[in-house]
Amino acid sequence: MTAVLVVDDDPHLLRALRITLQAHGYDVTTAADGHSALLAATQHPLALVILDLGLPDLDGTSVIRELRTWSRVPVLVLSARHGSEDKVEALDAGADDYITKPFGLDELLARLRALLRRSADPDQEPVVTTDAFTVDLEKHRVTRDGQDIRLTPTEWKMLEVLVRNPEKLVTQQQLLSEVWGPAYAKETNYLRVYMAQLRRKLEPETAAPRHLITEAGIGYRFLP
Amino acid sequence: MTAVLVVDDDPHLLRALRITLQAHGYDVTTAADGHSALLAATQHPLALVILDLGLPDLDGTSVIRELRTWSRVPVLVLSARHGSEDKVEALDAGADDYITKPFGLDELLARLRALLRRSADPDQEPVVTTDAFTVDLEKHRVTRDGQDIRLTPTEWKMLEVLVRNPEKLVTQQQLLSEVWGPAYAKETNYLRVYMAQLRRKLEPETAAPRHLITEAGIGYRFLP
DNA sequence: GCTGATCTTGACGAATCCTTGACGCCTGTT
DNA sequence: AACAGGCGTCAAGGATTCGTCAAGATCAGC
Repeated sequence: MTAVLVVDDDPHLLRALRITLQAHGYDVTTAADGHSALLAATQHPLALVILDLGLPDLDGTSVIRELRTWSRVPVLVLSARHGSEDKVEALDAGADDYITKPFGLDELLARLRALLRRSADPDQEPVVTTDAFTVDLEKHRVTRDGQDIRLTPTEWKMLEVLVRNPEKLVTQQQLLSEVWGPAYAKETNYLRVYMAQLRRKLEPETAAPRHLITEAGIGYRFLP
Repeated sequence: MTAVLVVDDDPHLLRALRITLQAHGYDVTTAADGHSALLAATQHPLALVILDLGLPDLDGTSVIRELRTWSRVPVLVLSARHGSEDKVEALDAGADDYITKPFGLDELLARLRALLRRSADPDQEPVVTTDAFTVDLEKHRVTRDGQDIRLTPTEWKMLEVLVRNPEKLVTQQQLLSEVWGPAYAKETNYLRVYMAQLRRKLEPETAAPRHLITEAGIGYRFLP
């Protein structure tokens, strides 16, 4: 369960947030002032902190700064103050987001999801996986059975265009123009040669490809 | 240098943002519509994308969704629309932050800093080890069999760029521009000479390197 | 101004990659 | 049944890129 700490000195708002967040499946703890917030943050691991800036005991940005000395937990700031100095100060103190009251609950929840999404699994890369091979577009890498597959520059470019358009049909002209340049729109030979090359390197059964599909007369298609 | 892509169809705003961001030390590229934005994002690695939702060709959230199929780059959305449905839709499509026009430049810059701070690789180990040698990025030191290896300044810079991007392909242009400067993008001779130098000093079998890998026609890659 | 280290430059085989054309298969058409 | 067009396959050559070396240019420290 995702643990969220809500810090606010307004009991009504605190209660409303608690109920809403719990209804959306979050595990909520609350605090009404800066000191107990910092204390609560040390008690058990948190996935996120929602922090009101107007606390009775401590300046809100001090809380963030204190927290940041030992934690990287995402902090979403609530504040009644619209001034941009306040926002800049809080964000530079270490906050990750800042919304002003009054705010929509659906917006709060969406921002919360965005923060959690980013902090979740930092080394989860955008890799496209099939049952036969995986393509890591960021690292520029193709693996199959855990082993690196070596692709030539042209092979890679072609695979890249297809993988960036999953399930979509990529026309021959589109492929030729993106890989070889707009002037090569009629060299469909290239496509046949390189598609065969890719299939030989990537498809378990070269003769019956399941991921690099030919659409006769039109183009090709990548299926994850 | 931090690379930022700004996408907006308003030339004035585009220009203003470009100037402001450049004045704050960012490396700015721009795009005026969704297709060229997606294309630009494939060209060279980006640290952040600032995206206007009101584009002439594509729906803004479609751009985010498309981008998210292969990239985790932080996206900050600009929009003239204050409605919370728009915000929720964009954030759930994969955006990381959302601010409405008109906005203060200092707030934009603060949110940008917050996003970059969070996406900065936190667990970049200062010491990278392979079975043949060890690189200490903090102490600026390379050891092999317990002994210090002397590297010239250029050798070190090149090794550093590669080691900071483990397993990732670093293009020739990227290497040349980070080590010698952007003007040297065609002096691929340098790369060959210095890569040979590094391999001679670091690889047990210079002829069959296992950590400093060549990707013919594209660049090089460091494998731990 | 000298010396040693470092960087640049050019040249050369070796390795890799791209292009090209030929051939056979399959499919749908005449 | 014959045919034509599109596709997959293969291999040879030609073109590009890579690794290597060494000589000259440049720089830093003394």
